[in-house]
Amino acid sequence: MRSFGIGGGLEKQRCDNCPIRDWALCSTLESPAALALSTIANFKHFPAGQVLQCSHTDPSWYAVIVAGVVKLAKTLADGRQQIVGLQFPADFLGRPFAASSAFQAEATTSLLLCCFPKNDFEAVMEEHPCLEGALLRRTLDQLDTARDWMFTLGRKTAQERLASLLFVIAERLVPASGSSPSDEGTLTFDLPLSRIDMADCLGLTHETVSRELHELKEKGVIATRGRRTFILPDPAALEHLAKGAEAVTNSDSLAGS
Amino acid sequence: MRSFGIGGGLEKQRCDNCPIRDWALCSTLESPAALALSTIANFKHFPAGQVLQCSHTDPSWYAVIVAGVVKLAKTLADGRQQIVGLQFPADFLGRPFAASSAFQAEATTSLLLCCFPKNDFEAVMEEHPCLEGALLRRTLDQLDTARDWMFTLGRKTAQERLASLLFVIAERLVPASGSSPSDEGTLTFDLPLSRIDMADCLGLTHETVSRELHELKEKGVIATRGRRTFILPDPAALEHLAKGAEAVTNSDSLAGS
DNA sequence: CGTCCACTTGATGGGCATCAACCGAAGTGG
DNA sequence: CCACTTCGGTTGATGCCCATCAAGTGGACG
Repeated sequence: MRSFGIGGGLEKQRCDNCPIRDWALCSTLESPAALALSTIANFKHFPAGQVLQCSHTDPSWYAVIVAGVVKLAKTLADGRQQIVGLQFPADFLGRPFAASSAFQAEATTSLLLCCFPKNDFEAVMEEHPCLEGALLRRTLDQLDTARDWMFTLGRKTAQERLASLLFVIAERLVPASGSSPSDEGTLTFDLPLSRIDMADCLGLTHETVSRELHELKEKGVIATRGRRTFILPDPAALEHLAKGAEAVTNSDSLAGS
Repeated sequence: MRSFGIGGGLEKQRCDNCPIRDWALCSTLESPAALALSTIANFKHFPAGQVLQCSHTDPSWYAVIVAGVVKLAKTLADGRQQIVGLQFPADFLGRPFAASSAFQAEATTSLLLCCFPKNDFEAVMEEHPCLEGALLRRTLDQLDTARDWMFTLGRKTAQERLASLLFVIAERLVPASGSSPSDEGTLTFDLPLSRIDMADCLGLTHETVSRELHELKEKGVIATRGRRTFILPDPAALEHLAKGAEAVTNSDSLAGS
């Protein structure tokens, strides 16, 4: 599906089949701009763990995520690391108007990107100002997301942070993959992060992540199958925990099973 | 200076005198767009502590800060609060493309804003797409700032956080007010925040802020005159502390003065 | 001069980091 | 097929950083 050749018509057809065409940047553009983008787009695959860009060597392209998850992280010389953003399918990758990004982007799962050569993309942007408008809307959303996360990092307990992370990821991942919403509100999804990644998202250690996951399981708000598959029997309860409500009163101390 | 009347020519003149005209949004616009903005602009004053907008009642205008500092904060029902952004002179205020902002904006000092009625501003934005481009650039910068701060909240110690905050504020405030850079690199500025505000920026308590400020004074990287005036004898040393370098070796234990 | 408020300083404890051991799954090589 | 290693993850023991509770200080202001 990604070796379709180079003809304009085929590009167009590729967009028609695109799984994210209704949510991505291009979906909100006027059609001439969308068409211009489609002619410069090409798909790229990356394996999990691949570094996409880093502070000093920027790639020569922008991209929209078609499938997979990307983490944006900042690392200090002494090894401290913080993940400052998670990018999901339909999200935009790249930092316009800057020679280089201050953060490192890395694939946390295997990845399919719809890439646009940097120069070509900027040419389209000059030609079609509506592209800047579309980017502005997405950037404002990202800013809101980042600021919400700042609250999580600054003021929530370890358990609330875990609940917040799981809830946010479930929200982004479940509608995309049609993961059986059959069971009366139960959500199931594959977490695109290792325990260490989770810790780096949350400003915690991986040991604490492990312990608090255990706690959440005993409270019954999450369950797991294997190391990556998470089941939320009652997403509302998880959200409640995430928003900072210590409401559990009695089911709290039946831990000794 | 703010009671100049309503004539178009006077508006223009007002812009000529504007102290931030070389840094604000309008400075990067093509001249017809800048002119269109100038005709809908009007100044407003606010006292320190005034709430400008909150989650459910948005103001009917956007604004550029002419003088003063604004904090953006998120508060939980149980009282936990986190400041998620500080806006300085020349920064833009408001959340385009959303019915309401998720955060509360409050003046931390007395404030002078250059306001644009919401509908008028959006009309100018449709007429002049370069305005969206200018907003995009600023929003991307804000996003970088927010993500840098996420690292501070997630991974730095209390002292490093304090150093980071003071350094960031000094960077923004010192070039604006021409505060004597006479003394060989020494920087002086008035902190636009109370101790509680500082704590809410940093995810700490005000007691910890107080103690760590004391520590920084003993280390000699800061000095204070009164409660709001801060002196940085060696900004580079402060930056060093902020970036996470525990380099102080001997001058650490001469506390008993 | 008394009250208030922002701030400071002190005493204590808890939440999470740190250090360490262990476990199980996935290679790797004989 | 089975030792051996590696790596992500879990569990346990201990300690420290910072929150919490509490009291004290000093400037502003009526």
